[in-house]
Amino acid sequence: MHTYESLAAPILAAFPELTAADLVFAPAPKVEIADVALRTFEPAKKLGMAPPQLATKIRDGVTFGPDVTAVSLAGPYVNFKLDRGAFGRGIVARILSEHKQYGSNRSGAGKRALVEHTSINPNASPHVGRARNAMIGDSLVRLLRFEGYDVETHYYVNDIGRQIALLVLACDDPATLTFDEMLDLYASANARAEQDAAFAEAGFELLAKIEQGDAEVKKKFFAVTELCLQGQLAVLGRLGIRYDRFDRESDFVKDPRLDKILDALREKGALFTDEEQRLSVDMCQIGHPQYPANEGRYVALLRSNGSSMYVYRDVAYTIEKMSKGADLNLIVLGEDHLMYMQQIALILAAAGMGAPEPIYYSYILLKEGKMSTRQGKVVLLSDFLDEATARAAERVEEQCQELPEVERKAIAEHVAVAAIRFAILRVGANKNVIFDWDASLSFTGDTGPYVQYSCARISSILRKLNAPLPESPRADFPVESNAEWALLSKLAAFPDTIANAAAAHSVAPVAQFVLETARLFTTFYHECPVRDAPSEAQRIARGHICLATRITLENALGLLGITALERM
RNA sequence: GCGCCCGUAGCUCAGGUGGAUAGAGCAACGGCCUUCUAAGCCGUAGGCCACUGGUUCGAGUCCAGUCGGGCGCGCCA
Repeated sequence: MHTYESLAAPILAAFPELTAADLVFAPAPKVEIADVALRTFEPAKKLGMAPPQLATKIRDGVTFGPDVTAVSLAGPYVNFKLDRGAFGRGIVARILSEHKQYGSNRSGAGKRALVEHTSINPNASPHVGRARNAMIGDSLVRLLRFEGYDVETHYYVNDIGRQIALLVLACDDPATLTFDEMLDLYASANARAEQDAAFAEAGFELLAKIEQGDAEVKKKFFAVTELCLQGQLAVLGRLGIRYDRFDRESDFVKDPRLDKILDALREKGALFTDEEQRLSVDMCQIGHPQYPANEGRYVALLRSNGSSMYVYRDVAYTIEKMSKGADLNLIVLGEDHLMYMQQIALILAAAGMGAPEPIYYSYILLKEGKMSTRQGKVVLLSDFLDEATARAAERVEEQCQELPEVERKAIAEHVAVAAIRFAILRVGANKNVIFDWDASLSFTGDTGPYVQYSCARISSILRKLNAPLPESPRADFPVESNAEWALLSKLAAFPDTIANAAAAHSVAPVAQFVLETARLFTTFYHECPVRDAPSEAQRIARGHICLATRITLENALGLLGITALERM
């Protein structure tokens, strides 16, 4: 049952052409103007009349129930004054009963989704730039699961490139190394390959061997990449990020399903052998726009010695993912992969196959400019988390002295995670983010820790209530201040926010919602005492508002991968 | 050179498929803790929404161009 059902029903009865989806109820720009407002742009368009005309007809021609106390117009908007107690009670009742499900529209019920994200090269420790992929992907997975999708998360392990071959050459026994030592080893091996042609050539020989199925070599590659992978997962795990499947690139060097692709390309005259005897695709034969500079026109699939190029393996892997038949197939990619993914999609389309829907994100920049591993200008995720946890721990030491040490440590870590996840996720994916270390560590203002702080305050209030709250709101539910109503109507808008986020495949609106809700709660907190409310009915109603806010924030933060703390 | 993305307060960002007086935070200035956690709240100040032209009753939002930033453009993955 929709929150504003009793407003929508009489309108729908008067205009049978409309459906509930056409009617968008939202808070007015200021609470003083109206308790809730209806936009008439969408329904007016459907009815073929001017928005203000429809608004007038709704005001004059529709009879509303007793819980609507006034209907007025502001051009294309219909403004309603409501019996706030009745609506507030309905909002709270719904939140308490739906609880962990509140906000979900179940748009994915009965559907399966496959999401690939992160998939970073093994020879690097995750920095905040790469982690943007992981955070966006992980939050998307959480959002889809919340909407009812059965989601499988995949991580593509790049275990067969030239860089891995060099690492294998340089590393005698991976079992004796840590992840960090392995990274140092990679740096030196890479440098050597640039000077030492024989060393580089040995790397390619190793690659050829693993493609021929040399068991011994494959074992070595596996050992090296597995150690790296575990090192990466340890860091990502601190952010609460997990995966269901790890798909290894080396399993896709020879895939019989690719024959069908090659046949289709050949048939379209797109396949040719280039001047260096590589099997290549002329993308312009299969729908790639012909740019003046032949941009991205030619793609090599196989080297002259028959060994596979990355495109070849990626096409095979994509076929594998698509063959799982998920209703929704997503891949999170940096903007640098845009054209590459288009090429993969075109190659597959030539054989009548589909490709995943890409979610692109832009790079994170530093104030000093781009991140650069070579110049050491990177912010490693582990370094940030260590520093942020230490900062947070100082505050927790002061404010939670009654808690045991382990618990305080856990709180500090949760705060650190909230800081970085919120800072990244609240920005639209297609915008460059300027990472500012100081701002990210400040924990004040529009931050994850601020929202967590609101949650801790709510929990504190609920702990200190003299008597337990009834399971559902009482009939007598006074809502006397604008602060209370503004908060309630925000809570009521949560399912719409989730619907928008799910449709847009972006969790950024959820981050925005969480901030606005926390701010409205804080205003309420300062203006409306709960424990010492003027009346028993108000004490209970406000207690229920707190509880409903807590549930909503907890659900929303959960989608961002942030823990709603009890204390901090 | 060509393609994609971005340009909103000094700084970092919000601004449903065009619509109510463009909103937050940080930094600055002035207030508020014997009162449910001051990681907070209230107030002041700060905007030719990059620029130019167009479409529209109406443009931060759509179109074209200019300028500025990011990314990409066959033997790395």
